[in-house]
Amino acid sequence: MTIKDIARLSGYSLGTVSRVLNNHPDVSETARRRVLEVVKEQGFEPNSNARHLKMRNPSSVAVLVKGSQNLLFLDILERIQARFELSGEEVYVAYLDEDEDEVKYAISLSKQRRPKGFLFLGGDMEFFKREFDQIDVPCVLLTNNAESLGAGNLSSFSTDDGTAAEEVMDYLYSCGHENIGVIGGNLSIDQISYGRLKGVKRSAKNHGQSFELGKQYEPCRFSMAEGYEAAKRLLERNPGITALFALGDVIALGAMRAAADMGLSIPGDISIVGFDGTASSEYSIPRLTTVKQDTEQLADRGVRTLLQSIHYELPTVHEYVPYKLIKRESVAELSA
Amino acid sequence: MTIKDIARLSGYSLGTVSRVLNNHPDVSETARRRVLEVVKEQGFEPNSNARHLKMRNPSSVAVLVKGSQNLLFLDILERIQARFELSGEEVYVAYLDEDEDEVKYAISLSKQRRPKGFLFLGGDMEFFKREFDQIDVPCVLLTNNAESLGAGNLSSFSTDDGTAAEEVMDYLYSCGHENIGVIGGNLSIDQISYGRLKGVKRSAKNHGQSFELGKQYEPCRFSMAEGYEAAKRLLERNPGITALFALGDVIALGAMRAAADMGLSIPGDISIVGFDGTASSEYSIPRLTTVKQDTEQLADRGVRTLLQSIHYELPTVHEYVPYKLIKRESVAELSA
DNA sequence: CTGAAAGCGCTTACAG
DNA sequence: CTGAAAGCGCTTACAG
Repeated sequence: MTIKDIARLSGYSLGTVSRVLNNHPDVSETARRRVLEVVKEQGFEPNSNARHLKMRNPSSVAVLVKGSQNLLFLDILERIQARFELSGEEVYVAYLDEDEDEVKYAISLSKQRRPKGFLFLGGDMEFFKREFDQIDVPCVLLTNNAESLGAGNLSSFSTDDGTAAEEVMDYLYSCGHENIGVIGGNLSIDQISYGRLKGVKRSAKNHGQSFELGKQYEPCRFSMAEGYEAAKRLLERNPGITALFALGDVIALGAMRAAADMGLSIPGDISIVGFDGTASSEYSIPRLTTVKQDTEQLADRGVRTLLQSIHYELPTVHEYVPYKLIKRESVAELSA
Repeated sequence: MTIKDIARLSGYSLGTVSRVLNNHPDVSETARRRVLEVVKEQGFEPNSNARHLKMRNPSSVAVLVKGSQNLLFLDILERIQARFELSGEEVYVAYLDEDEDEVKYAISLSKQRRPKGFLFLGGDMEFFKREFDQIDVPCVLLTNNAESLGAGNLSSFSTDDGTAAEEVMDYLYSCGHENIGVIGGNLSIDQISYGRLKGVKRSAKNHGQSFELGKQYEPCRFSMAEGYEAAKRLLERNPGITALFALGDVIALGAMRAAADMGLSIPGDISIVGFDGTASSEYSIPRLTTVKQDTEQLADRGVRTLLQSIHYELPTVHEYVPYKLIKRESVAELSA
């Protein structure tokens, strides 16, 4: 069943059928009705390969989600889709693996589907540095700051990770904690954890405290299992730690379990703080104190900016979206 | 940059370039080397639209994941991908919304890409009844039993939800609980919750206990937020409940929080059981007693069966995969 | 408003 | 082993 069959069945030509299918204005009402009728009764669906092969002009907007297991992104994505729908934009979303090269993927997609723009949900600056210059449509990166890249077609909205992490540490110090452990991420400058770690060190310095990577930091990937192991390793290596700052909620959840298994009560014996503000942090026992990233604003401003730069010539922007340290039940004040 | 440019640059013809790109055996080593060299230096990537437009013969296998937030599916998917990779099969995976029509999607994909087979991760039997007959390649459905559909090209592997639920209830009764509440899902016969609810009723009957939907059941979707609300509603309506069986782990996690907020200790004042056996159930505080679905077997047998029915003419199978009631910390024995 | 025709970038018999 | 040519199912100027 092709457009040709529809043409034959409806008594119109190939061209007319195509025009009806694409909502071109210059088709008679009679023709439109008749063609649609046949299309419906045959359950016809145009072949998108042929369509994209011909169409030189851009169609939809593409959203690239980095890490299909990342709950934070899934939250943001939901709202992004609603937003685009409101604007009547067609959206193509692809879920990439956590380590996949999103820029390479975008380049390839550019050739196949010619999207009007890209919205990156998370990204590795390493990849952007390497070949983002091969992409020429407007783009927006969410949750990472892309200012240093200096690309003319890439805006970004993110949380000020450094300041947020600093605030977490300030809070912990103000509660009387001094030996604070940090877990999660790694030391690579291109990774999201890098900025958070910088904030940690800044706060330590401001409080005249030392922060020694070797004694107080343990890297790990973003999962409960790895958070569990990392917390355990760090706590065993440095039993004097009274508070743990996990650079992600899932890591924090794993850490809470590790502490419990070591016979430590939370927050009685050890305080724990997360990062992200996902649903799990709200329902855990005890409720997790965490940095809530503003997913609504991230989504809204990301979508608005992308749409605007598709339609007008605009300078790129790189802005922080407000975050909020939500104090819940997993942190205790240390009595002096 | 098209295959034509590569032909010109390499000094070979269009056909030869295409054959190199598709690993056809009848190409001289010299030609292959030269073409690949040009392809590489130009960073050329063939246009997949044109490719799929031409190729009449099926290519990859398609995996349709129902609900991109469902952690159970994400677990299974990971292993499925590894399995297919081992067999050298190309996989195309699509994430659908929880309420999207996976069968419609498969039909459309059939026309565009002609996959050799489909692997459905979750599904709504309602949609299968409606138009699965339009799909003619081999298919496998995971986590739902499709036997009643009687399709000649659809096998299924699932957990015996009814028996598992029955075992949960038996266990709860054996611990001395009598007023047991159940939350999650809905009463639709096409939904996964239906079978579990049947097991619940069976167990009640076997124990000479009554199970009144109105008093002991509260429907809800599969999320922590809804689990929280449902648990609260049910517990308020029927304060005598001593154990809660949540038809999904995420629901159970929400329910645990609700109980805690009502001042109930777990399992001291109320016991809670989940279903699925996702990672979160292992790391929660207290650890959640739950039915672990065998994601490994589900994935392995699903992949194997699909591959076999692609290559040979085989009768369809509908089998249960063993589950396991994992007794952890969220259930207490009631002293008589 | 409608039709005939060219062409999008590939693959694959068919000759040689 | 290689090339010339047909054709996959569409869209879109170009005429009329």
